[in-house]
Amino acid sequence: MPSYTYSYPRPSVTVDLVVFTILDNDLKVLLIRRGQPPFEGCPALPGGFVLAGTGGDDRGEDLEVAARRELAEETGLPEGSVYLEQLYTFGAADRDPRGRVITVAWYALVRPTLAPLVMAGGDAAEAGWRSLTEVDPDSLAFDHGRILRCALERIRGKVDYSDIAFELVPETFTVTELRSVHEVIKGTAYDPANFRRRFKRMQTDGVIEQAPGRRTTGARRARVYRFVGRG
Amino acid sequence: MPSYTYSYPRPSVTVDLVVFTILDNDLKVLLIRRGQPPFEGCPALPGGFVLAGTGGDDRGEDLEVAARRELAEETGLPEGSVYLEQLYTFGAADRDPRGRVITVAWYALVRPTLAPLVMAGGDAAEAGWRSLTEVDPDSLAFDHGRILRCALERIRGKVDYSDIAFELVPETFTVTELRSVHEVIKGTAYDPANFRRRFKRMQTDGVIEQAPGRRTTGARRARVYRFVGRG
DNA sequence: CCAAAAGTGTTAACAGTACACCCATGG
DNA sequence: CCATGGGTGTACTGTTAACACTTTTGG
Repeated sequence: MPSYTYSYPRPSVTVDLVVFTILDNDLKVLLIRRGQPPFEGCPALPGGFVLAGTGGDDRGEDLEVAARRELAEETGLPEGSVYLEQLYTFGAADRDPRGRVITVAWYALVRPTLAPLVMAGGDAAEAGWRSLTEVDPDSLAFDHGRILRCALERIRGKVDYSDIAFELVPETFTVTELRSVHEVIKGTAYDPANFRRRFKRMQTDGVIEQAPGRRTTGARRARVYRFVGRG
Repeated sequence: MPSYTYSYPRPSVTVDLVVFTILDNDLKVLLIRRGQPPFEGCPALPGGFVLAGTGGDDRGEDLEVAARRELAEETGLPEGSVYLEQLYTFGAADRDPRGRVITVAWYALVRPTLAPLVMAGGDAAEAGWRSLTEVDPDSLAFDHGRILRCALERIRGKVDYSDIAFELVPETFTVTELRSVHEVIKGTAYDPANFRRRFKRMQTDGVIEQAPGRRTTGARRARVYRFVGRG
């Protein structure tokens, strides 16, 4: 067993992931079930240690690389197919009973088309995609409940002024599908007519473009669109 | 010299501070001058190591406590008199030539009434309050230029929809003083009449209340106000 | 046919913008 | 008295919100 010695104490650093998707008009988060103590058997956020490198030339991995590695390990989804953003760093001295652990939390958004490909890890009752209407944040291990609440706050705030909603629809989508994403995240109903107008503005601004074909989500076949981005 | 041994390598964790104030209608940032290599003599952001604790019962200090401690050490200002918020965590593997160091960056806002009390550390040419019009971010040590840019982006974005501008005026202030803060941060001029209307709305919403007395900033004595907060 | 979603139109309220204008005061 | 900032009014514009309405299609 190798060992690493320093002249000052150092904390462990981990990354934790709040992975969201939308299935059945419902916001879901990816949870695992802890196999070891502490909090054995508890639901928790996926995460792991940041590789720090053995010293000298080996510096380990960038923080974002660590987050992407964990994301790939936990979801099995291909690199680059998932939106990832840093959330906040949690560093209360007593947040982990095992010792001093500082965690850099990230949130990720998985398209509903990819979500079913995520293999549920072990116990399906507590691991895998869990509806946020059922999950009690306070039942999560460590301070993961707080992290989850922080992530919810973030996406609820950002959905209005950023493009994150486009990360939670298929590559092509209808106006109603995009509206549904906004409604699920914000928890409020939007006027279809007014939402359509906002949508049209994005289209004239070149943020969205019409895609070939139509799709039947409700009663009538709707036009489908594609997100092309800003700038 | 004590030593601390772990079975896996661990990074050092630091906190870095981007401390802003406004003096002479100019946004300023607090810089220090590095006394040791690497980047000896370079301007840099104030910061320091997070105390991790020796293990067992001693877990060290909370991350936010570390940031507040550094803030107090670098500014000499009393606890609680300065606004502090976590910014972002920077963890590129090669960001520090000495080894693996992950830094949690914070930004702080110091009222102009307190700013002169901050003792300039050593060389006044590069340490102390430095105007952002003069500072070249790329001249800073480590990745501090990137951190500074990130902090600027944050406050420019937040000043519109949050209450951070009130942290950069004296306890009581005139409409023009508050407008000036917005102008300095955003780098654009605001119409005094229109700003006043926004201001009045805040007053009727109870966010602001009139304070006793008047003050002469320009030609005419202006009413002074106090921020009382929301909710 | 009918329920339900797709899609259009209309209106009032409101906040942002631009700009003209009077008031008070220190120099 | 006059330059300067304090302070008010107004007209225009674009966005949001509420809601009535027509069109299409699956069952």
